[in-house]
Amino acid sequence: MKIATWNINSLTVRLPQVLDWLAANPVDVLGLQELKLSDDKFPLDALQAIGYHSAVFGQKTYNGVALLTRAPVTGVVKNIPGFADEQSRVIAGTIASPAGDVRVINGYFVNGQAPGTDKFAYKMTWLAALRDWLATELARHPRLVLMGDFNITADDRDSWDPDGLRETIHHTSAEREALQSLLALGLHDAFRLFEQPEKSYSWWDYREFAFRRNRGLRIDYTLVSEALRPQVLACAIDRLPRKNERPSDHTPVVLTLAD
DNA sequence: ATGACGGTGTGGCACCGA
Repeated sequence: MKIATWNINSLTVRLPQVLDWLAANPVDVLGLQELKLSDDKFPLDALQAIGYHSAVFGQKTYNGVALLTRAPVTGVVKNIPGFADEQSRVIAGTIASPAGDVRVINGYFVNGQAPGTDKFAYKMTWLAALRDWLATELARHPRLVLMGDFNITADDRDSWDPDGLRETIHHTSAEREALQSLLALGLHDAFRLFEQPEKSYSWWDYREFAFRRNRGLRIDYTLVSEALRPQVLACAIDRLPRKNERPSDHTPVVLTLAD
């Protein structure tokens, strides 16, 4: 079973690239973030035509998330229950699998702009609410994947300039501690379960030839629960779509689970 | 370097992202 995450930074612009990528990478589940379109604009038909069901939580202009699945998804939840949020950032669902159903939570985590801002405070509140809900989700669904654009570097290896960017956004101790508190619930960063090339990133700024110079951040993750960990066969970042014309600034991360 | 690039919505720019 293959489960992937990709922040596509406007599905309107990137739909052809998503269709191409799925043709070359026929994953079972693809979590998308930053759709930047409302539900009524979502290309259900084009995705159905290539064999994917869609569970969509859209929003005009900003945010918006979706789960594309080969098999129908059940138990869909949008955003964090009990946490009032104007922004469409989370969609969760259960996917049937021969080895047992998998609960997938797909999130577009808050950016947070800069420490000390209202947006940063919202990021920290959002992360705390996610952690509390995640605890109940894990109790209900031991076989769980939390994935998406986390907008946090887990540690210095995940940044092209950890010293120059120390305590700036995506690099603060507060964000890293919040991510650790998610992991402390019994999740593992699937990417780090394996030897990986140094300077592996999932996002590069559009400016200053950042991709060409590999000045990036690893901020897109697939976290797996304890129960799923023995089934993890691989986790890889696919840099190829970043070379497309009009690319997203993020690339897909693909998690492979034993069937 | 309050920069750069790119998307959206609006409108000839502002806002946001990371």
